[in-house]
Amino acid sequence: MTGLRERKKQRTRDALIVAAHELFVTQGYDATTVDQIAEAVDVSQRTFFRYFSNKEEVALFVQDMVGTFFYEAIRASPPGEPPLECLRRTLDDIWDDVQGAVEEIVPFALHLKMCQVIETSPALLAAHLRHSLLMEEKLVQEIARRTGVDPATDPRPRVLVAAFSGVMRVAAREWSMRENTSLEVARTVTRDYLAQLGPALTADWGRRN
Amino acid sequence: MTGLRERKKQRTRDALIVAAHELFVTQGYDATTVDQIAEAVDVSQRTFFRYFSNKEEVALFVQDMVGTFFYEAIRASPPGEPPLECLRRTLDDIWDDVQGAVEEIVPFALHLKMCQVIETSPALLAAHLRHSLLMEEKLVQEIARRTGVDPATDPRPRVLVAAFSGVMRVAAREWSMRENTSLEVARTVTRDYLAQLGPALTADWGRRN
DNA sequence: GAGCGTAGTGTCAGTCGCTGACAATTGACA
DNA sequence: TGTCAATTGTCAGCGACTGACACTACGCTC
Repeated sequence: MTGLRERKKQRTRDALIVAAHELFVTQGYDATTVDQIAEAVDVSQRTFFRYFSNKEEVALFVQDMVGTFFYEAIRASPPGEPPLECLRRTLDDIWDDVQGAVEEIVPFALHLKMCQVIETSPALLAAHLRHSLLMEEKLVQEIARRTGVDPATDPRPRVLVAAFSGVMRVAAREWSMRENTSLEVARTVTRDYLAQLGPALTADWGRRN
Repeated sequence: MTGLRERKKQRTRDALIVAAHELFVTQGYDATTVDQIAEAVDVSQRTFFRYFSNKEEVALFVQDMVGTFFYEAIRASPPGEPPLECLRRTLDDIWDDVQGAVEEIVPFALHLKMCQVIETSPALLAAHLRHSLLMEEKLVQEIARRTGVDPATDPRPRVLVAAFSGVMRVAAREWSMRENTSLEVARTVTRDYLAQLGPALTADWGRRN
């Protein structure tokens, strides 16, 4: 299982991710070449592309991990909960575990800075949005399964996930632009934005909150 | 105003768009090179990049036009309407005008096929999502203006637009995969999906619609 | 422990998207 | 008609990415 070969591979992959993150954060995404990343880990460019199918993938690796983490948490949730409530509560529950999972690969502070790079680099943001869309589709299937609804005929799972994800993206963007990008802030921002979903859709907006 | 120079420029730009659409639709986006597009219009590759900053832009040109069209329609809407209702009604109103605007540039049938290409090509889908995000931000500002709310402190404009746009994207995707991609179907699909926004968010989903 | 098969890597050559620089052309306007 | 400025083509070059091939070294068998 843990042959020398396996461990070596894991190590160079992690090293590539960390090196790429550091370069992206300090120089910017576009200004960093794949050659620089490969050189920092002392492998050839060709090897880089054997680990990651493109430059975006190494930048979004951790993000994708977090997404998968959330998805698995939903899967593991007890059934019977109303779907929106399930999404909301699960999200609220896993922050600390997410941090732990991230730190097995990249220092958390580096990940936070990387989030800002993703939001500000056009190419990276585009790729991120597409990855999110793929994850949304998986969430749709899971929500449909849990509620015993057929997503091919009933639009509610897709509509719910689309609305939820849209709000989460807005919250993430808002959060990434604060001075204080701590876990605690992330938790409250997402909570607040989700709480606004109902009020925002109602016909009349009385002034003030 | 309409000098020979202007008209010539307009013509090559339109020719590039049409040629690109035809190539993308028949060969696929990735399989089409910029050289092919330029050659089809008998200009140099360099000239192509003077009209469009990258390959995605020519593919998304019409989509962006439609987005801008919707935005302008919102701007022109009478004030006082509840925000969600304004988005919904405006969308419902402009379908025919959109078709007319599109057909000034590209045959509508070609545009419809192009929509499917966008949904199925990863690179193009990613770029499309990013463009949509930019348009969402403009919508946020406009909704905030109309309701007299400050989007920097009140999250409701962003939340509303995010939810609305998310649902529209899902509807568009669903529509583009139908056999019948007519305007009439588009109108009903978007209407139905938007109508599901409320029910999808409520705590309990009774079986069946 | 020698030797064999194969997974992982480096090198090289080539394609494609995209850009800057410079020269040539051509419409606009006096 | 002649000058100015906008448009275009050509060329050279960078960076992302890929296929092909040869080489190294891990892992497993005998």
